[in-house]
Amino acid sequence: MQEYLKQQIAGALRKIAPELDIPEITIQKPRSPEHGDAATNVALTLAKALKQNPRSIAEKIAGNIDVSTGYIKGVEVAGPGFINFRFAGNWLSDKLSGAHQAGKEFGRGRMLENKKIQVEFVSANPTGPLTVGHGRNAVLGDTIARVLQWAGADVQREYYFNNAGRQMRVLAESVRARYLQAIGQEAEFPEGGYEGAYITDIAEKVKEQHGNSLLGEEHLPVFRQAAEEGIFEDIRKTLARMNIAMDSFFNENTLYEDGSIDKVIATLRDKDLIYEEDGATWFKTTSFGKDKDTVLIKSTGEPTYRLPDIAYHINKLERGFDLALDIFGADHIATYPDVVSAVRACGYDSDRIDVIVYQFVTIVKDGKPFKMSTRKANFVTLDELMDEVGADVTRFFFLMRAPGTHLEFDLNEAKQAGEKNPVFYLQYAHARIQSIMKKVRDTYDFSGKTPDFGLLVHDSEVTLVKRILELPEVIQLTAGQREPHKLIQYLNELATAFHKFYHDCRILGEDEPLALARTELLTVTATVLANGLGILGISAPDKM
RNA sequence: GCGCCCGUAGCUCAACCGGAUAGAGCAACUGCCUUCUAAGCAGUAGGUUACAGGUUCGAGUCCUGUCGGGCGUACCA
Repeated sequence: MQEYLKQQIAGALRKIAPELDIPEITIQKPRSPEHGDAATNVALTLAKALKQNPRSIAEKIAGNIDVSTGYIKGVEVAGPGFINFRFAGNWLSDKLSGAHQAGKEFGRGRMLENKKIQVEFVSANPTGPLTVGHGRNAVLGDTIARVLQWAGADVQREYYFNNAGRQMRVLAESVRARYLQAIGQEAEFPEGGYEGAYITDIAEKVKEQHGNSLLGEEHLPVFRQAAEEGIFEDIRKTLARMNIAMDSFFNENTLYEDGSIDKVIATLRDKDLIYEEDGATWFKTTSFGKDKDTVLIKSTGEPTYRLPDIAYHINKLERGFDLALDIFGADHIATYPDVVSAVRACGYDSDRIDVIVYQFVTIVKDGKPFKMSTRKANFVTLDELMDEVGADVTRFFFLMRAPGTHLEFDLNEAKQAGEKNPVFYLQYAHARIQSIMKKVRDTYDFSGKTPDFGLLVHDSEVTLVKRILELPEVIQLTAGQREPHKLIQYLNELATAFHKFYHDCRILGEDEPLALARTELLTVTATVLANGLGILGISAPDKM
């Protein structure tokens, strides 16, 4: 429809001002329904070039729009020079039939067809259970992956982790200390060790398996491995509970084993971007506009996390992804430019890397900000949150707001917020429709009959139809901007349109043709709700 | 100090890369269930978009400065 309107306007412009280059014509959906179904501001943007007042340009364009095809019902000039279009009923019913026939596939797009996209998210090291702090990352990543799939992309979900490093050593030492305590030995708990109760649980398991046989310090790897396995098992369970399934787990260690870390250093050295100072190896980030150079290998010989990060992103590109998306918290924002510079310096197309930065969730407990620390066991886990409010509300909560805004989460109100969470508004609409469907099936026999959507002329019906038809566009928009809250907003509007319809129009008791048209209208509505909720990873219940 | 993000109704947040009268939910107030689920519908109230300038037909949105918050600015991840 947009294309059709653009052609019409371009045609009109050629008649009015043949010598003019046709500009980019933007069509937008007016905020207020009084302004029609679509509008353009071309007259305003052309006012200067044509040296005429926008209003009269608009009048001329409007006068040259062909309304005889039957898809456009009205063309008006309004305000300072907007041109508003109204769609005709037969256009709506044609499109609705299309949506009806598309069935469960309605809304799928081809924008990203044949694109291989990787979304990397969660990527928490296995040092403890996933907390509500990880929740926003996990849910955003998974939902963006889902919407990209709906836009036609071939998507892989990857979880990147590091099981070597200092963190893991401290973790192993913490487990060992608990183990020694459990078998009655004196053991000093390591400084800065992990204090959580889950450490003791892991130690208990090690004790069950190995008894008292792990006294010596040389057994530390056993504790490390037990911790990693136990914690990863929990993480996977938590993710599964949230409706998230990773396609692959990528161990940072791979990058050391296959030599890609060394290769990065060698390549950057060839480009004269590496130097040694104070026993450390530095990357000349100043030549990319930073005010300081960056250490890649510490004087201890241990690389900083930035180095494997670079190698990892090169690895992604070598695996052939058209796009590698990272989901990052605000704390990682500073490293991203370094990675991009290095990847580009190594001769790769860094445009294929993109990052989504979300702002931190501020946890509020008892009216005060609550600082979480995995080490100090000061945290609220996602499992605890889901115990309280369930997986649907948990997902919805993290998706409701734009990733770029700070999000405040009041734990004391979490449950209460759960009970009146707007997610129920959407789910209720779906359940309500299913309930009607059941009654309709008991009352009418529509088998083999085709609905005549032209019968849907009530205001509430027309509004609902228009909403339904927006789904494909909203999915494209959400996928393009990677902002799931736009889909939520749309589903809210759709649900509102449905509830209004429910209030104004009935099915039971109506003549069969109208009842049939309305029933099938609701079939499509339910499909849109289910598809939308599906993209959000939230259930669409038949009963509530 | 410097860099990035943010500041919109009492609260939590929208506003489709500059468009028309800045919108929802929660909280408050008023109506609507003998009829397909009242987890709903209809209505009232709530705003100098932190502040001050600038750019233009037009600014919550863009540029400059100020104030306030978050995160970076580590040979931590």
